[in-house]
Amino acid sequence: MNFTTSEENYIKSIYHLQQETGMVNTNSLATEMNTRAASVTDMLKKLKTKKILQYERYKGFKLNETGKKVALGVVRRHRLWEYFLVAKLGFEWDKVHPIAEELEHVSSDELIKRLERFLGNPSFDPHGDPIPDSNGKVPVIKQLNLAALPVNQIVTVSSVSNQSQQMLEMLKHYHIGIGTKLSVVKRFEFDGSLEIKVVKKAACIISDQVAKNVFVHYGK
Amino acid sequence: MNFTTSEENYIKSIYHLQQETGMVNTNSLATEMNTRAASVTDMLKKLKTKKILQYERYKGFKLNETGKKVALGVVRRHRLWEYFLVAKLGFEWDKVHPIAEELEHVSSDELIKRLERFLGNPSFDPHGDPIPDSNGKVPVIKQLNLAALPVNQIVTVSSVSNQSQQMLEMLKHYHIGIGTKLSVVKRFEFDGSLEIKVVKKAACIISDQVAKNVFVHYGK
DNA sequence: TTAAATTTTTAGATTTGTCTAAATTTAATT
DNA sequence: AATTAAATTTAGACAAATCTAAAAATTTAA
Repeated sequence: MNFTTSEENYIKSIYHLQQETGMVNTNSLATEMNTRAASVTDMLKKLKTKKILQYERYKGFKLNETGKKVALGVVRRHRLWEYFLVAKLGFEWDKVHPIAEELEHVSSDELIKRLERFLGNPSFDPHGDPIPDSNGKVPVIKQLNLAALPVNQIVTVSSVSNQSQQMLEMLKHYHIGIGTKLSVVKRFEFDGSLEIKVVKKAACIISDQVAKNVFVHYGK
Repeated sequence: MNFTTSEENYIKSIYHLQQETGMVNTNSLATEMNTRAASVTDMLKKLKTKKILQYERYKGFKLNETGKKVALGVVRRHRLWEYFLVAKLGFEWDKVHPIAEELEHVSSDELIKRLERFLGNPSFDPHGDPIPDSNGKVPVIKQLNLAALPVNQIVTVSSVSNQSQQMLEMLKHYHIGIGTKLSVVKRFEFDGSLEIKVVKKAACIISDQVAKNVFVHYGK
């Protein structure tokens, strides 16, 4: 089955939303895609006739297995191109998204197969998001302890253990919470403290004790 | 000014046709683009209002200077991507055209600037066609048409007009590609066909039609 | 130099994707 | 439970790009 660029964009957005919430509703998709609820409804009908969507009027919707495969194909292309743009063309990691949004719709399977090999079969894109393989298998995201994280890798905070109120307050003060993206800028070996850069926020320094209680993973 | 994918395709085709004939007419463009004359007329009106086309009803048309600049931008992107596909991804030179047709419409200037540098600023694509620079300047080399080449002179194939996939496959079968050294052994005057000797390969016979699409130069 | 053939344009329809405004359904609140 | 609010869908319109069929302009040729 073939899909238009517009269809692919809807499919991809539905996929991302249903990863978080299970079921997706019209308004959140409209917001996500910067379009109108009426346009979403129109497209939902179309995707339902194409049999890639579970959808009942007024009840919400989600991709079926076929739909997820299609979404993963788009995500795969997007992330491979992002990797290419950063690793081969020297783009900054925060500049590549809009270009990959265009490249992801170029439809040759052979192209993507060869691109992947050319890049050395990477598993994660420059944002740390996993790159699905050609069968739609997504690399498992391993949790790492922040205290053991290599420097300059952007990761997402996935859990915080040993939850003392004071530590949580401190983390909050530094804008670190579940879902926060950050990287270790520098490790001070003499006491294990870390200089942390939270994405879009100021840098800060946290102690080894604190770092040991923060778990992170690559990807969203 | 921005152009849709469809507009870019028309502009590119008009450019190629007017390179040969000066003025372009509706039917030949319709044939070239595998569409209908009525559709061409519709687009011509649109391109005229965008002020990139000299066009008078029933009188033929051609791109003005602005239009040529736009066309050269599309050609530049197409040929850089073709070079990428062959040089970096290992595609065969006769397989890259349809993929480059899609990639050429990705619109980031920064992308093309970086791609060009990554490829080492090539001057010719895998078909031997010149790659315009970012100012629209096209490299030139002295070329002869194989159909007009004197016999027994060893020359190098410099470009092949990529009219049809079948012709490219035929040339590949005879080991004729960009950079191939060959000579004309005999010209059959009654139909213009040529006996060709490819250096270190077997001799073969090609038709006048094919020969007209092959260009060569002396030296190197 | 008319008539026929060809080329080109117009008129009107279709598809895709979008929108606004109004109607409908569901959810929330008094 | 009734009313209000919010979410969703329908109805109808529009722009882009295409098409067919018919009309108009141009070219060719009898």
